[in-house]
Amino acid sequence: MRIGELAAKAGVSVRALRYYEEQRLLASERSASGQRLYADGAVDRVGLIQQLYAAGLPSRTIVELLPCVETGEVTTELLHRLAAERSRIDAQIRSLTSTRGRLDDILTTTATSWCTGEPCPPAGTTLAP
Amino acid sequence: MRIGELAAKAGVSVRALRYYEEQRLLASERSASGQRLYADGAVDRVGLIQQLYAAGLPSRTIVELLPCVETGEVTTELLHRLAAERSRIDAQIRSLTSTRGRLDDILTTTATSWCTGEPCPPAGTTLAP
DNA sequence: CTAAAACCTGACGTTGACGTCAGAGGCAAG
DNA sequence: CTTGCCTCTGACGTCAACGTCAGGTTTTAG
Repeated sequence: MRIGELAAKAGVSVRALRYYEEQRLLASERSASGQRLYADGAVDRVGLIQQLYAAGLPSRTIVELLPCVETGEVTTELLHRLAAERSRIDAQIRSLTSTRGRLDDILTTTATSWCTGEPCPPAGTTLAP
Repeated sequence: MRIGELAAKAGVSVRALRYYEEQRLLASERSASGQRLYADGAVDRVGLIQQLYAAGLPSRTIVELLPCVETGEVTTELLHRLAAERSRIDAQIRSLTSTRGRLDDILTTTATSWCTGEPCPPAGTTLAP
């Protein structure tokens, strides 16, 4: 498949795919005329890249971890990198959970009053705690 | 307290505090000579700002949500904003949890072998899946 | 065959949360 | 009083992950 099709299937921009190649996250064959050609597996790989980006990992880290995440093959230093990133992600999950709880507090304390028989206030209303 | 002390207590840079003021996230009194003066509560407020930044909210969103997060007072549109951000954070937690699981898979499959009596391989070793 | 659509490289633009530097003024200690 | 640290404003620098544009080639549809 060519780059446009991969972009559509993976849900990213063409520019992003070229950028991934530049960062050595994603390789491509080339046709005789120089156009990029991808195998079907590239869709999953792009998905994985997106997932790692979403976890806050920069390209540099992803390019180091990608081969072992895909193949399971790993060196001992890489294991430490993996463990470090894992704990980073874990901390971020705890932080986000805490933040979500804080928002939930506000949402529930204001929302419960409407569920206890009071009418839903009109738009633009200011509500006290 | 002056800006340097607040920065130290809150664990952020002086530049960050001035930036927060520029973004109207953090107000300050001024001394006769123009120096910023903060109350003790500013430490917590900065912590809250940091937490919201860590959750991926941009300044524009934080400045809208901050008053209601602090006071609990809220308008109906703001409630929708809060709910939207909550679901965004929730989705991010799920994504991170999935990513963490993926890293865990690699870590456990390689680490368990060491716990089953095999010697720990030397640094620089490449391990098969 | 031709026009539209897709692709190429190269290069500059964008955004957010600050870092950093310049030049000038303020404040407590000796 | 002056030395050394803190603070001020203003302005430019940074970094990552792309967006966007220019100018040219390739592929596809009719």
